[in-house]
Amino acid sequence: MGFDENIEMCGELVVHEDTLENIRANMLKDHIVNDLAEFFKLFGDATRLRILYALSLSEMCVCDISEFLDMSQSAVSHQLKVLRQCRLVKYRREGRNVFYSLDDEHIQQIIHIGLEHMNERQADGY
Amino acid sequence: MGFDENIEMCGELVVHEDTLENIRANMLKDHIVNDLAEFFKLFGDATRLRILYALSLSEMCVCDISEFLDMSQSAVSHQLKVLRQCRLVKYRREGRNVFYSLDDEHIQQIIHIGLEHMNERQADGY
DNA sequence: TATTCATATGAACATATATTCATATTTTAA
DNA sequence: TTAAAATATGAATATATGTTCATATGAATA
Repeated sequence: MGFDENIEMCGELVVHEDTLENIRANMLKDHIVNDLAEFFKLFGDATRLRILYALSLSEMCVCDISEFLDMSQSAVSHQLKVLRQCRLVKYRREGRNVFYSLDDEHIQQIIHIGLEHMNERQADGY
Repeated sequence: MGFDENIEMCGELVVHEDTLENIRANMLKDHIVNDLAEFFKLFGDATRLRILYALSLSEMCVCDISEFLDMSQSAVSHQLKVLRQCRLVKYRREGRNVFYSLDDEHIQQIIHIGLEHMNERQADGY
């Protein structure tokens, strides 16, 4: 393993070749990391996070969400489109309304752990 | 509750006032949503996600990370700074090297659930 | 069928953000 | 104390992204 490979780094030899070997062997594949980053990116915007949290409380039509967030219907629809495409939310049509809800349990779980993390870091009343 | 308030929406009346009441009552406070979005934003970039995942396998010095990612030391340092500031990683100095590691369990948990979600959505070999 | 309501979407714009480049800081070795 | 190595950081740039505006689509009602 890495025997006699003088890998260049910082102009010199790698600091911890054994660590690198281990990590290279156990690292996620590129396309998985990329997909996962795209997935998490969706949680990284306050508007979308509000939508997701609200949907964890109840399904809502676009109209309701737009009213709740006090944002334009267009802005909301654009965000819902992204959330839909990445399977964070699902929807059903009922007459003129389209009702959105969370796609599965994972979404709430992730938000919950995030809140937990912040709780433990800062005694800030979360 | 909402008695006789003709709230305007879509040019007309709100579709589901009761739903909105419920959600408004149970919604996270603005500053929490904002902090949480900032937190999740850090998972939403492939470079940072690679760093976080690698650190879940082993602590690493900047040099190692830079070599592993095949990225400039500067780019890595900039990302580590952000991860540090938001308490996703901690670090210790050892001579000339600075070793980074995950701050706590939540980070791995979140990544794990994310992977799980993707696994269940797509039979794609994650 | 014509109109209205709810939602979706393309283009444009303004802002946010990741990386690079140059350089500063800190620690060790000479 | 000088030089070199590892890391950090400010400014600049290029790209990504969220919202707006105008408009399209699809369903219900007159």
